[in-house]
Amino acid sequence: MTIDIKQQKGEKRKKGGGDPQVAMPSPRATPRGRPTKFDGSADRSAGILDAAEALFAAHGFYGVTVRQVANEAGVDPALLSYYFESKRGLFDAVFSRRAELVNERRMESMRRYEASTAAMTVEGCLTAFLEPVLYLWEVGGDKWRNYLRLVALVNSTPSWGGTAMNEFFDPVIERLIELLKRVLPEARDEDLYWCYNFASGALSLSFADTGRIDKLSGGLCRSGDVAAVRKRLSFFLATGTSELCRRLADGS
Amino acid sequence: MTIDIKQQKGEKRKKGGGDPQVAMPSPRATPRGRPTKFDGSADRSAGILDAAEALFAAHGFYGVTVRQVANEAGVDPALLSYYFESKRGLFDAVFSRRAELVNERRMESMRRYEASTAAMTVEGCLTAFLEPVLYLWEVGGDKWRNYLRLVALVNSTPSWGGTAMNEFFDPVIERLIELLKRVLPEARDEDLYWCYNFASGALSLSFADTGRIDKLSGGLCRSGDVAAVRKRLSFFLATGTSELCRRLADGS
DNA sequence: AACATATTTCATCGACCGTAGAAATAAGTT
DNA sequence: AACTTATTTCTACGGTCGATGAAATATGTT
Repeated sequence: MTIDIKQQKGEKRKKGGGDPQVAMPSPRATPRGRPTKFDGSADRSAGILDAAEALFAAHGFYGVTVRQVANEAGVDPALLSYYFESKRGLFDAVFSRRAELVNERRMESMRRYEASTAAMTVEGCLTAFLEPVLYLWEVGGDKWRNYLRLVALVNSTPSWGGTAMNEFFDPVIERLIELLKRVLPEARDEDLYWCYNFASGALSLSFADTGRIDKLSGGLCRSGDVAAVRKRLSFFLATGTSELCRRLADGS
Repeated sequence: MTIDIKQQKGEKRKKGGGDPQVAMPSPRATPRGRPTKFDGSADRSAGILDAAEALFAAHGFYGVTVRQVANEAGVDPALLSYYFESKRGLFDAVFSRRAELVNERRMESMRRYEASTAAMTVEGCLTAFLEPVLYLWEVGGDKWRNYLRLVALVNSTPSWGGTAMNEFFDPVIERLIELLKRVLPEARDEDLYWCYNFASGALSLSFADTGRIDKLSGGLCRSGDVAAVRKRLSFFLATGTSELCRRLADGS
């Protein structure tokens, strides 16, 4: 869950036999070693995570090399191993870094909605569930755009997307289902799960930001248009969910 | 569009200097050269496409190596270059192989629906659009499952998913939008495009078959359950679409 | 029979992959 | 001042990648 890397790794340096070399007067182009305290490079690992986030979101895990990430972050490739052990460790760190915040915001949003409203609605529940991520999508800047795109990509990846997504995000989804059950007491569980699945797909494709709708609509719609999605998605999903659950309420 | 590979490639064989070697009496383990007419290996390229389809659908373009594909298909890796020029060429061939049939079926389905019904409905249009792929998903066997999963993956891939998807599938989608416009004459174009986008995401995640809903629902729902999707998806999307378009019909 | 052609395996190329080890360098500690 | 530790670049390794060229072999053509 949490990133517990950054343990020391320099237990070498024994065997320091003399081996005198000629003095090289020219200073190194890029000096190695521990950085000076106030050179502005506060936290390199965050920069690595940002670069990896953007690249993984755009090309997927296998479509990115550690050298690309290092290059984008402006560090040596070996530094990624130092901080994150392996490429997979880097990916996991990227994925989990912002997950907790997303979950907290969503939980808090649903808690507040539940507490503040006497008569909850399906659309209200879905809005409470969606608004936090739409907000981060809108005002979170490029980093949050990249992260949400990455989550969308993982969400629709068969092989190893499943475990990571379930591990991190299932509790929040269960909370949503719980709310929906109270608004739609006659709804069957399986219908709610299916409706959530449809909703998840619609949201994922929104975050994916593929640019497809731009071409399809001849420029009328823009792929990353948060306001357009916000105006439509909750309502769209809410009517679909409530009508479907009502219709299928009594047996097959 | 069509696959026009398979042009001859063997214009070598000059410079046949003697270089006499000792006769090797043992027959080759796997003999090379042109296959005998009736040895059952009718069309190797189809087998390669099948193997590539399954692997690309499961792991994406970069997550698959040509050696894996060759191994799965039981052929030498060099044969992939022979038939498809490059790895990218192989992928394009996989993607386009079944696209035309899908488009024909969908077009025919919508044409028939339009001709047979006096009063079209939103759900009817969506069913006409969705049923052909749901049918292929259901009875098409593993190959079609793999192909639809691949399309779903490409559909939600930002970088180079866009062009391929638009090129192949936009005409059918425009046809659907055209039908929907007749059923919902008051609907604004942008709302219809957004609704399609949501629908596309929901359908993609269904095809992706990630197994997420299985775990989330505790086994109540199964990810590749065509009947469950068929029973719900059209209705879900239809109510969402019609209600949303009605609500937003008069300006922002 | 001689020749051209299509299909396949084999051998291998140069490039790049992820990663590890060692050296370098500054900060912290005693 | 001496020693330890954290962070960084450098070098390079063994492996794998996609792709190519040549040889092998059966078919088709003349």
